[in-house]
Amino acid sequence: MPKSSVLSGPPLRERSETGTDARILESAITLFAQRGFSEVTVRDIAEHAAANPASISYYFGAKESLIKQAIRTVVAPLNEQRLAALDALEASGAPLRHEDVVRAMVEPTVRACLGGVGPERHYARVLVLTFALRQPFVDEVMSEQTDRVAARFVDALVAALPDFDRATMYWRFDFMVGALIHILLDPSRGYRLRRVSEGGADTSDPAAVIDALVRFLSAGMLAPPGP
Amino acid sequence: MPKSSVLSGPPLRERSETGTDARILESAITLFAQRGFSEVTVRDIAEHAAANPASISYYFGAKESLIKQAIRTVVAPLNEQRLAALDALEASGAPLRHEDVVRAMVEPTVRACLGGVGPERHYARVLVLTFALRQPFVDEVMSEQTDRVAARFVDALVAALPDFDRATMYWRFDFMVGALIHILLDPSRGYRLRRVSEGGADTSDPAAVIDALVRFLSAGMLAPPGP
DNA sequence: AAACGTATAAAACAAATGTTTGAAAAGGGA
DNA sequence: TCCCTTTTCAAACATTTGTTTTATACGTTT
Repeated sequence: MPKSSVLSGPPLRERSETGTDARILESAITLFAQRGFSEVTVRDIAEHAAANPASISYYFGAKESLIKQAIRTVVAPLNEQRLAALDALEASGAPLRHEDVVRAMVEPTVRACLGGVGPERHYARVLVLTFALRQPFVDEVMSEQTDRVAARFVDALVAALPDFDRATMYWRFDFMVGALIHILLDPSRGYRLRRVSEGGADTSDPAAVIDALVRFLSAGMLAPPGP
Repeated sequence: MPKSSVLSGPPLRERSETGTDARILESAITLFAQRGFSEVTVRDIAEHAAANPASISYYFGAKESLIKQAIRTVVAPLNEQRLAALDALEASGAPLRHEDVVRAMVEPTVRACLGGVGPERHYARVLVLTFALRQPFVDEVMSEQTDRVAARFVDALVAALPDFDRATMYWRFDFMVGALIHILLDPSRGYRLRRVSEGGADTSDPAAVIDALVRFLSAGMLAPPGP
């Protein structure tokens, strides 16, 4: 029987880095990102992790908290990287340029999702799943992980473009997130885009994706505000 | 037993506009959009439609084909509206302006999702679900419904901005779709955006959303292309 | 070696799921 | 009215689901 039966805290046991629990979490993330939360069964995860189904309850409790933990594990490192990039910009002392703020958001995400190795490589799909599902318990985790990052980036955008009001920049930050996630969504690396464009565009080169995104979004940020 | 057992064609029976089958389809769309495909059971749908669970198999066959039909019913009318808007632009004889092309994409979508009454009001959520899940049978429907629309819009963008190459415009079209869908995703009408922005921005006014989107995206379309 | 907290395993559990069955009701011409 | 098709419904079906149980092995400490 699990040791600590804390009221809501996730870890029923301390989590290791190489043990069965780590294998379960990694398998869960991979499968969730591939097929969705409800579509993947605990038996699927157990099999993929070469573990017993019971060990999932043993380490993570209910499936819901495994999902929450999976989301945290995917989202947290990317948010760290983005905030670090923003910190670096602000620490330089030079005045903020809006295209650098955009890049601080875009670059870690694209690099992680295209060719990354950690759990954050599944960021785009996991994020879209949480947005699409919007079950309360998922919303909770999302907000806990992402709200402060959004606020910090909007602050930075407003600082870089003082002529625009904060509300406008909130809109545009969300436009940026939408474009960014959507382009990274495709599991087969631009399959849809490539098929539709008959080979004209593909998303296999991270640098090209970053460049295209930053150009487009930076120009959008500069659009004249409404009346 | 159902009349026609066609090999793959969706309608096992002719579909009516007011009968039990119509009620089932509408309930299915509403519930799917709210909670996701796998999260909604056929019993949920039957109860919401005041019908018998068996009538779902009777009219639609397996749950999978009900899902496919739901997607079609939501996506098709919006694509019609967008193509009609594009037709109107081109029929006017005047040279295409890229911001009008953007508007032809954005305006019907926002109006449908914010205050629309038909099945297409669930467009954003259903589309994100299909993108997020990417099960083969869902992919099929999506591609059947959306590929030609994407191609037409990219054509129009290239016609409006001949200095940019087609590949670039494919990228940017996808950025547009991402931003558009993402901003419309929130079920409680900008709840997340409003909470995060402390009241500064909300998505309750369709005209304001359209304006903000068109400005941002049109400016993005004009961004200088890469080297 | 003995004992103890930890980890794994197979099996069992109850609940929920998509789908089918078979019979009853409703409808609509002849 | 009779006959035939179409629709509805309650019940049953076989799986699959998340989770728990119970027992056995493991590893460390005494």
